[in-house]
Amino acid sequence: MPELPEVEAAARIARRTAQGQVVKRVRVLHRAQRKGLSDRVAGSLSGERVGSIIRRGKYQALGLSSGRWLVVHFRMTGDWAVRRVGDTTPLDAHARVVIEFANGSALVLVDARALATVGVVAGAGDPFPRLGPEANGKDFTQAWLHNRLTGRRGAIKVALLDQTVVAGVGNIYASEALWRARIDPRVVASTLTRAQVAGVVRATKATIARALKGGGRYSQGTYEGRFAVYDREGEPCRRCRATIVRIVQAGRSTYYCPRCVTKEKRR
DNA sequence: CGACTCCTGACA
DNA sequence: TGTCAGGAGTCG
Repeated sequence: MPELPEVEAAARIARRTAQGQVVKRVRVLHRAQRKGLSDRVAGSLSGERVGSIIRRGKYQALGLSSGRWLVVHFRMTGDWAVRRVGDTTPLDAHARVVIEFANGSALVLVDARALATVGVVAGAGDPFPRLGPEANGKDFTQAWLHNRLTGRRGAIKVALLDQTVVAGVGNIYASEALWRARIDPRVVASTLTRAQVAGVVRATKATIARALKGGGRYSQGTYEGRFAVYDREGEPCRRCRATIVRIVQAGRSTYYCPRCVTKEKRR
């Protein structure tokens, strides 16, 4: 469940389960996760006490008493599940990593596609790659975004997916935010007016805030009518009833309302 | 910049 | 059987 609101919801589960707990054992069940978490590294986690658990963009990091970080990224289909160590019911078929704690609880990385990444990094370094400001944070401003879009020849939609531009926006909320801002996703990023850039920032924050409020669980189609445009090709725009269009940008689906963005151009 | 890759499951 | 999927690192 990958975008900022969903990862935040997952981080809360991780905090509730793991914070303050001592790791008894970490089991890596899929070879894909062994790239970042070899058996040797996984073994070194035994005895670590989990301190703070932070989220940055779509990353989570569990602070360890040795000073290291256990960094997790869900990618497409990762999520946390919680269970008891002694539980004899079968483990989820997609369980990839099991973190067992001394108190008998366990945090399970469940990930159908096994694309999630798990790794341990030294405490000295930044646990995260170069991420831009949080999509719902005060540092994500019109000035910042305008600066980062300067000279960008690609489309605004693709720019929003660049985590060094803004952290936490994924393919769904990128389309949703641009619909809210009435910006054509195909527009070259550097050509947006200052007002349009401000609108994108506002719309992104509103979109993320709304999802956070809903508990960040879009896979279950929580909020009324799911999304405004995402996965609604051929259906009527909730604002103007025009037909939602799907295009492909940088290999990813983009959805938008052609009429809403035309109105914006005429302003 | 785009193309390709890592994996598996769902669906046409 | 083939195509597509909510992500991002790497490569040309």
